[in-house]
Amino acid sequence: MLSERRLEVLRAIVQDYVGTEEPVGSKALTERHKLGVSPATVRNDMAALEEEGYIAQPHTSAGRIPTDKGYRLFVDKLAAVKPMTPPERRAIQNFLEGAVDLDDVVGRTVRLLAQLTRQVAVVQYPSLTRSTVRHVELLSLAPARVMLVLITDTGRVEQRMVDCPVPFGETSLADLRARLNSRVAGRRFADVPRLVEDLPEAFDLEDRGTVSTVLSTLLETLVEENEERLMIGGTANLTRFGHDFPLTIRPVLEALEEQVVLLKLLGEAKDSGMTVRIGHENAHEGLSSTSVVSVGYGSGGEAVAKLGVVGPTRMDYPGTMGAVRAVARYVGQILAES
Amino acid sequence: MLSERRLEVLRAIVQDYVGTEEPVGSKALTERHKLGVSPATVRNDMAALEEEGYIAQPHTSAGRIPTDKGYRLFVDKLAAVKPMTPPERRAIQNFLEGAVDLDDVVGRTVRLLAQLTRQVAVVQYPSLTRSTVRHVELLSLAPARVMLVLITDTGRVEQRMVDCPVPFGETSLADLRARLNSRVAGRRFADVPRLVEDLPEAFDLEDRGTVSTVLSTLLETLVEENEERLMIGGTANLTRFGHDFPLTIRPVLEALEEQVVLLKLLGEAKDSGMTVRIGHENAHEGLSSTSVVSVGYGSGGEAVAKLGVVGPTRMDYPGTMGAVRAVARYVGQILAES
DNA sequence: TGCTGGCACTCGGCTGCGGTGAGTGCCAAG
DNA sequence: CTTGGCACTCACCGCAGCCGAGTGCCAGCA
Repeated sequence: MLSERRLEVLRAIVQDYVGTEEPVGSKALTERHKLGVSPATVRNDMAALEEEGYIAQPHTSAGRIPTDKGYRLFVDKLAAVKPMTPPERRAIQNFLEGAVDLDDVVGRTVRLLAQLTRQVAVVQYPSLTRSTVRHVELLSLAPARVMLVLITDTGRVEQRMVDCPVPFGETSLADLRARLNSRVAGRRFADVPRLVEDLPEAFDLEDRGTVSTVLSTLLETLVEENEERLMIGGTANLTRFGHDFPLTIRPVLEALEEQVVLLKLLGEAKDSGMTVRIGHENAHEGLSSTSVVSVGYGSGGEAVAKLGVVGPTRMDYPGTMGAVRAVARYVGQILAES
Repeated sequence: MLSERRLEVLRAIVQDYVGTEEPVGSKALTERHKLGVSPATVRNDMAALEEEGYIAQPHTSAGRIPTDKGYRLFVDKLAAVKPMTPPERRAIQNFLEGAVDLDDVVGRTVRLLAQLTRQVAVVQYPSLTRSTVRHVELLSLAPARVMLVLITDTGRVEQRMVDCPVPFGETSLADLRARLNSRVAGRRFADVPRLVEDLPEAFDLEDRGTVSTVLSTLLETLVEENEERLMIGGTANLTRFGHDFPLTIRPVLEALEEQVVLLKLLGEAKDSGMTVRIGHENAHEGLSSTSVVSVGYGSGGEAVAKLGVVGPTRMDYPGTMGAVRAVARYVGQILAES
């Protein structure tokens, strides 16, 4: 068990290192923080912290830097989420208001988050399966061609082309549209498969095939992992990393380009509350020297998707967490209004 | 006027420099290319080319590298677009087929282009104003709240919320929907403003305000500069630039994040045919050491949007141009089918 | 037992220096 | 106009030496 002061030393090391980006030594620590003890004592504490694996030296005769484990302890025990200041809150709200559609909301959110945290921002679109059906529209584009449009209560719109096995009349189409909507409108997408199961049976034999085709397209659209989308931004902030970085930045950019990787990353995070994954805690190799701070957001109580930032393990955790949480909250509000 | 051989020397310099990324000297040139003359002669030619501003030396006693002007001459006079090989064509087609919607098409295109050229790819969504109206849908979400959905023949879907001044009945809504579609369906979006001008007059006085509100939202959606969207990818390829790069890569990433900048960039390109902008020819400062190869694409004869790549001025122009052209062609096909 | 000042030691980073070689410009001869 | 020869330039590389921040250890003190 670490003494109170040693924890304090760890906190000081994290704070200084995050600020200066340079290994911090015992002397500098005592000067910048009122620890009330001499450098020699701090050195002893540092040795103990290193023994426990919370800090490390890049090389002998250099200062210490926190390890992933050190950051973990810092985040869990030593740091409090830093709330946004009122002006910041107002700025967030102003920035997000005036979005004309969901793409705009997500786009603005990404930019906002990237700017606030000066890191790479990732925002997931509201998941279809966790949203509620606002409307299902069917449009006849050609005798045997139907366009299926899904609209969620979060403003997300998905469309699919359906090639029908046989031509489908306008009246049948209107019929299907009406029946479909009366069953699913206002219900959760996750329940849709169950709700439309027996729908083909209500139709004439000749239309039944077409109805099934339409429905199966609908269901395919809802398959998780296909329906997830996201937007990223602030990649230019990666250049602030280290100065060594072709090597550092490359794998990160590559990982960020892989939507699958990012979706998995966000998927691994807790559904409620904030999640911080530090360094090697991230399964993906390219992200092993980055930390991911993510949180769910939603129009009501429940999260419909996640958002977060990706940055160096050496990041300002309290500030980042504060920004991420605040943005998530406001996005939720905006979505609820639309 | 430059002699035939001097042009040949310039071509050789460009090719070698693009290949090796290192300044090329007179001896190496004669060895790698059958110019039929001695290094000394090549030196004279180089001096002449430098005099004319086509090449430059990074420092005395180093080889030459092409200047922007040199690349310009190379692209205009010395290089032929390199056609894709049949296997490559097949790969492109395979990769693009199976896209389920427009987002998917654009997403696949970006990834494909980035992979083929090993550079940053930029793909603009089909412009609304240059597309044709497939359908306009109006949905009543609340008594005084309407959702407007625009669907283009290229598969693009835009939606907007409209808050009506007074509640709007279902029948009036159906009426508006029918009138609207009969006027604009199959017409070009650019003509829509003219076509709906007098539409409010067909309605009762009490609905007229609402109809106007809906229409003005519709028109706002079509305002150019707001309606343009794009997707980028392959930013990880930027790390292949130079090794000096925090400085090099930073402004490029920043420029790429600014959709406005990119849209302007693409907007400046010719509407038909391929456009190559080299180095300082790009107005934007951050992109002054990059080249942009872009081309319009469309489902029919006319371009509905543009796509292209951004890379170092030191790029393989013939290959890049070939890839860009081929991809644009196939995307056009895919869009025409949907 | 824990804190402190003192001290020798380590080692990465900076600086200065000469050698090396690719590449150049110029010139006189073919 | 081309070519071989030649002197010159200068970036790059490796090496040696210095500097200083930072460490670990130890003996003394509360």
